[in-house]
Amino acid sequence: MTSTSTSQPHKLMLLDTYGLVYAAFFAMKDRPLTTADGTRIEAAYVFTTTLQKLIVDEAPTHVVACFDRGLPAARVAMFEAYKAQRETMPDDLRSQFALVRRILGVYEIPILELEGQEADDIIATLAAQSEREGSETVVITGDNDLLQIVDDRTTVLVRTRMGGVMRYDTDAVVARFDLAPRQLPDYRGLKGDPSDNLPGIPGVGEKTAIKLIKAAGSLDALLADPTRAGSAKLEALVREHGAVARACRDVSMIVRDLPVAIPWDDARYAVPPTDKLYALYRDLEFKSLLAKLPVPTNDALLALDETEVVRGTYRTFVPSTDPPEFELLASLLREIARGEYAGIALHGDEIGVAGAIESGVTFRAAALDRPPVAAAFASLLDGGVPLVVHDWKSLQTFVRARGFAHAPEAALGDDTMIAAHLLNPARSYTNLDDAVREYLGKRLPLDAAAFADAALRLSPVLRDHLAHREQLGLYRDVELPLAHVLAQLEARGIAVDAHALDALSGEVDTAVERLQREIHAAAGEPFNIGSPQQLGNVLFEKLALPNGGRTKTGYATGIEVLQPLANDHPIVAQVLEYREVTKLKNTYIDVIPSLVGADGRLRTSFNQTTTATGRLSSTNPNLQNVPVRNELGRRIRRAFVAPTDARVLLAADYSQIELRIMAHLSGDEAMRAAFARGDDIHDVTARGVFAVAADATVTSNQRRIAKSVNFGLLYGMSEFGLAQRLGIERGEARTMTEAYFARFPSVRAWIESNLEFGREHGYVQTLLGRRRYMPDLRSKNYGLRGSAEREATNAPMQGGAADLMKLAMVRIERALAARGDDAGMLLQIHDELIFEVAASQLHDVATLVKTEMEHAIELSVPLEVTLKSGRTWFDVESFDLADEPAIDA
DNA sequence: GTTTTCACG
DNA sequence: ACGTACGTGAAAACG
Repeated sequence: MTSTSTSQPHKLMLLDTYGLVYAAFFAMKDRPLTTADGTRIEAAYVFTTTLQKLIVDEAPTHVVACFDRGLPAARVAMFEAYKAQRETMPDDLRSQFALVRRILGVYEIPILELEGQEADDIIATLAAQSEREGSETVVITGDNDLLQIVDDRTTVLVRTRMGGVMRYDTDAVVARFDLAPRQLPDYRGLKGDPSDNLPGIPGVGEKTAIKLIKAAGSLDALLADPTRAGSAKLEALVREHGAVARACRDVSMIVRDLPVAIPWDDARYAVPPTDKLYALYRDLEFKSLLAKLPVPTNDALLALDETEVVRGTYRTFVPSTDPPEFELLASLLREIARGEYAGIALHGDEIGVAGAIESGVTFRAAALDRPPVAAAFASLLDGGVPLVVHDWKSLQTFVRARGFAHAPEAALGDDTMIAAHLLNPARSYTNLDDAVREYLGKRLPLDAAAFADAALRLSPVLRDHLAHREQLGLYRDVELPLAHVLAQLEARGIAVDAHALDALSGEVDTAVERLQREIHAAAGEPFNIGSPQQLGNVLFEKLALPNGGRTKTGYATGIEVLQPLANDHPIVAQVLEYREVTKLKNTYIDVIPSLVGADGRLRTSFNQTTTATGRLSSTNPNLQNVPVRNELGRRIRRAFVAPTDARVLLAADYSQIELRIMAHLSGDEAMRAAFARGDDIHDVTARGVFAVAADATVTSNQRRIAKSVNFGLLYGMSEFGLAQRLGIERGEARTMTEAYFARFPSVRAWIESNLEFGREHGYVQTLLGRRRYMPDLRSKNYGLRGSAEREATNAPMQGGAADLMKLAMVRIERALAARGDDAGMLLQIHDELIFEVAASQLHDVATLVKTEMEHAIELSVPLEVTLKSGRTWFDVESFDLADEPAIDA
């Protein structure tokens, strides 16, 4: 088999394995590492971390590890002394090559070696092939010998002393040596290389070698005419030692035509399975790498046998027109519906149902068109038997699409996707396969009945883990019922006035065209305003405006760069307006109408297993980021409506929920007192930070800064970050932070104790025991650790707010259902809920909503919810329950 | 597919 | 001497 298709260019990474391991070994000479039984591992460890980093940084599609194997006879024939001085490899290093081979095995990186050949020549041969096939190559090596193969498609990375790498493309080689890559063998021939026992010309070092090659053009030209050396002394040296230099050059020439080909198929890189990495790191005692893996959750993981699969006796019903077949399927489903529990899974157009471990049936969804099967399936869903599924919402969406009623909440036994995510919020577990692999240590066959069976097996295992972590309550009372609530929200959708958006689109078109004309005129040429690259060139080169730094690919043109320039040139304000208008048009105005269903309602997906903190997210479309902060944005909200005159939208917002949680968690007396009095918290903060007298007024600027300080606290910000954001001196930020903590001393103590908890336990947690694992709190890397500290500070507050809101949602949905109110929850936007309510019931429903939200969890500070209502999402206006008497319908 | 930008809390 | 505010999702450009 030769290459797979070359239509998509590959990026091939070639490892000079010996070079890398050698370099790792000698870099760690002072700090050998051993496992408990004394095995030396430091070179293998450094090799692994280097490999990981390079794979992440370079993102190769294919990786091949090349090894040296003996000395090439051809090279020794050219120059007898070649590498003759090399000492034999120390045993402590030799033993680590076995480990390196095992590591490469886990990464499934193929090894290439040829008897009597060096890795350099194999690498050069493969790079040449890759280039002929139109692919890009990056070579990782420990020394400069390979730089001669650098060209347009081949880059060489040389490992530096302190673990970094030096990247050599053609320009970098020229910058470093003032020579083209192809001239480097000549250079090495003249200069020599003690590490390979190559003498070169005595007295000729780096500078002279370069000078000689530049003067003569090449070593051959120099030898043909030694007078080109420029001085009598050099000329004599060249005459005397020229032959040696030529021999040194010849052995330095890397061969590019060995009988070897790129094993494209074997070399395709895929992230190794976590379980294999886990076993590897455990055996080699790579503790810091172990800590970075997803949290090991099951002993089964430690003993994972790759061949083990979820097995069972599964029946499959093939499509049939035979009525007795359907009767048989129906009777099986009815039998399972009478059991203690049942697993249900969807797989393509198949449904799997399992009633007991290691048994189940798979049938085509089309069979649901048969009345006996439909009736039996409906009885399975009616709540008589608890169902175990992986993703309850997707089952509900499916049954709704097939014309069945949603299963009742009583039918929801377990959702393994949600349980798995709660145990490890770093992962989404969208596929059942991920959870089965991680928590059962088995592989999952592609069969719907096996899926249902696997979910059944998974559920007690996950519950067991949850119980050990004291998270069963959070799962059973919040997350699981919330899945049911979200299914209802998604089914309801929100009414949208698509015509209003269509009209707005036409209006915006006119504005976009005008702005485009103006911007092109100001630039003096037409260009794509939407291309940050082209825009950067126009603003910062053609118009020579002061630039705001560079990104990887060009000038930064973000709003934080452009806004300060708005007064320097009229084009800047026009670009900002163009950006604002096209963003809203492309993201909302033109997209939303196409997503509205036949019933005039728009349905989003609320994702419960996406975020690291416990928040929900919304996709297809994202209704949690519908604009509000500018005029055009608010006009978009006008298209989200109550569908009839008899109905209104109700919005209920938590006020300062995260700061209240901080007040509660820290127990800070001053902060709690401020909330207890019902004070404006930013005003109180401003008084603390700026020492404003009790009878004096806080200025709007002081309040703005105080607001930033409060946000900064929620985000774990540093003084530097605050200064940066506010555009003030660091010292000034320090003074303000100190004043803040002097006023609210327990806040600082809480931040520190929360971090201490995180460092000790490896996770931080919320009010309801939701965890976020944070191994990097103990990282020695400043940046990683700092980042982890900010996340760890924020997580209890952001996640705690999510806890509160989720609990409130579950209670509100139940209460509304129990009372039979004509009201439905439509959207959740983190600290805000949107309902559609019969106008006649607004007061009652608003009362219920406010009460449930404010008392979801009793904190040591009061919670405050503000209410708004109106005919559209734009028009919602605050109201007070006291002013809004109940209207009898 | 990744990068940049920007919408929201 | 380091590099700095938390959490998301979507669109467009670009390689």
